[in-house]
Amino acid sequence: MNNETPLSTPSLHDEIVGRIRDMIFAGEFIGGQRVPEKLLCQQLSVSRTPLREALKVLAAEGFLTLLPNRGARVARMTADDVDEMFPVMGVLEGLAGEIACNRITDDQIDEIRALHYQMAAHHKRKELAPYFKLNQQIHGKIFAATGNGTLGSIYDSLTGRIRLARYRANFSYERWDQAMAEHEEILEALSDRDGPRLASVLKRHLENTCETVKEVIRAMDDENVQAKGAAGP
Amino acid sequence: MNNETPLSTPSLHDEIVGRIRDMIFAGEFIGGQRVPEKLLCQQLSVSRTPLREALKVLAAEGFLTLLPNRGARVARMTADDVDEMFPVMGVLEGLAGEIACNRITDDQIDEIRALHYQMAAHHKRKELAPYFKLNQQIHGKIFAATGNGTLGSIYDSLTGRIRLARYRANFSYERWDQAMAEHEEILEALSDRDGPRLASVLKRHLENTCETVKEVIRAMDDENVQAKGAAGP
DNA sequence: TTTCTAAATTATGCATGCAATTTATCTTAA
DNA sequence: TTAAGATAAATTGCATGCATAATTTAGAAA
Repeated sequence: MNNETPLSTPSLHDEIVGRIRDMIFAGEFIGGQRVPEKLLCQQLSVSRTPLREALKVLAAEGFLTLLPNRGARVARMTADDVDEMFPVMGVLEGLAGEIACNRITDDQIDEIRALHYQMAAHHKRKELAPYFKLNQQIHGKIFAATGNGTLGSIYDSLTGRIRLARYRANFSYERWDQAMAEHEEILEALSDRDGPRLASVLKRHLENTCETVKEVIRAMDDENVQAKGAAGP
Repeated sequence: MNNETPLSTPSLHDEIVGRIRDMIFAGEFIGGQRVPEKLLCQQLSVSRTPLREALKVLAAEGFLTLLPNRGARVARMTADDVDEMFPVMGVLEGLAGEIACNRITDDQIDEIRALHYQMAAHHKRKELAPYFKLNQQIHGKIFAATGNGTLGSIYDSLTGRIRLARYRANFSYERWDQAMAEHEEILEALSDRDGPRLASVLKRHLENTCETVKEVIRAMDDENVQAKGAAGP
């Protein structure tokens, strides 16, 4: 009911960053809506100083937009933003695929395979949330296998922002099936350590994902327009 | 003598972020050295609250490392970090080159050409600092020509971190001449709107740059080892 | 009723103060 | 002389308070 966990000692603001990030991912704030500091202070039972430090960090990470003297708003992702992010994520995934195929160990492949089958099971049962989580983990493992932390963190930051929209998804089951089929290919290419093929599949998979995300965003926008009426700010 | 400029009204912490970033670029703090809050407060004549907010942002941007209860240190760039960043910047520059060639306007090419000739003049006179500045601007303009803000900001963040080392450079003049020659090619490819060629030149140019940066880092490390003695935690 | 204006309320930005942790200094024993 | 421990100083983390800017509300005029 109340979130008054003592927020274990080491570095409160870091903890707050994580918590607010999770709240954003969980969709507790509607995109573009103003988020008063006071409210968050109460919900997290902390004072304004560490909270404000956390807000600055989240803004630097791109999850919030800070307007001077006008508070924080959840960064709204537009279809245009996704169109911008897509080619960037494309080359990053391509690069990751190439490097991963050269460096990945058998154990790492086995780990990914295990995650893959778990994910396939969730797909079969149409359990969206755990599917997404596993999906995220698999892509994460591929980037981890590159041993390139810079590459991974940039990718994480981009997917993190994508997640703002993704969790609201109720996309078409065809697309989902398609995505699952692509993941079969990803696993194959990885097992064969076929870098070019992996890069190509990842790119195709990404296009699929991005289309889905854009549809979700459009759906959300329509919702908001309906909710607020046609008048703009 | 004193920096007590009133720091014009709108959002002090943002101003502070910029100032500290500049101070870091200017090499006012030696890599890895502890930076006490109090000192910065005095130098910028602000109180600790906005300063601390700025530190958090700079840490999120990767310029500082914040150790809990132990203050801020200037992020130290290792040769390994550069090795990680290089392939990422490579695919980003490649992507930027391709997109820019498809979208750049004649006016934008003319702007870049103008900057290029200015830069060439500074190269001829061996004026390093203005050369770097123009160099930075040219690459920035190429990314701007893509019209992809996401791509540009990721690139900026990476080059920003590279700059930590670059300004300390006293690299070989051969390398510099080589870099200048590559820039001639960049301008040509851009004028011809030859995407693949531009991507390739940019990549080659980047390899050159990264080698230079790594040498600078190694030189700095040797300096530090000499200064501190061989013992290190 | 609508619209413009002005006061009141609220929220944000920054400075200061206190508690807790770390770092430096000094003592004491091996 | 060095090493370990205890104490003192300094630094960081967080909470609170006040000033300023923004938003809401109330009121008056059209």
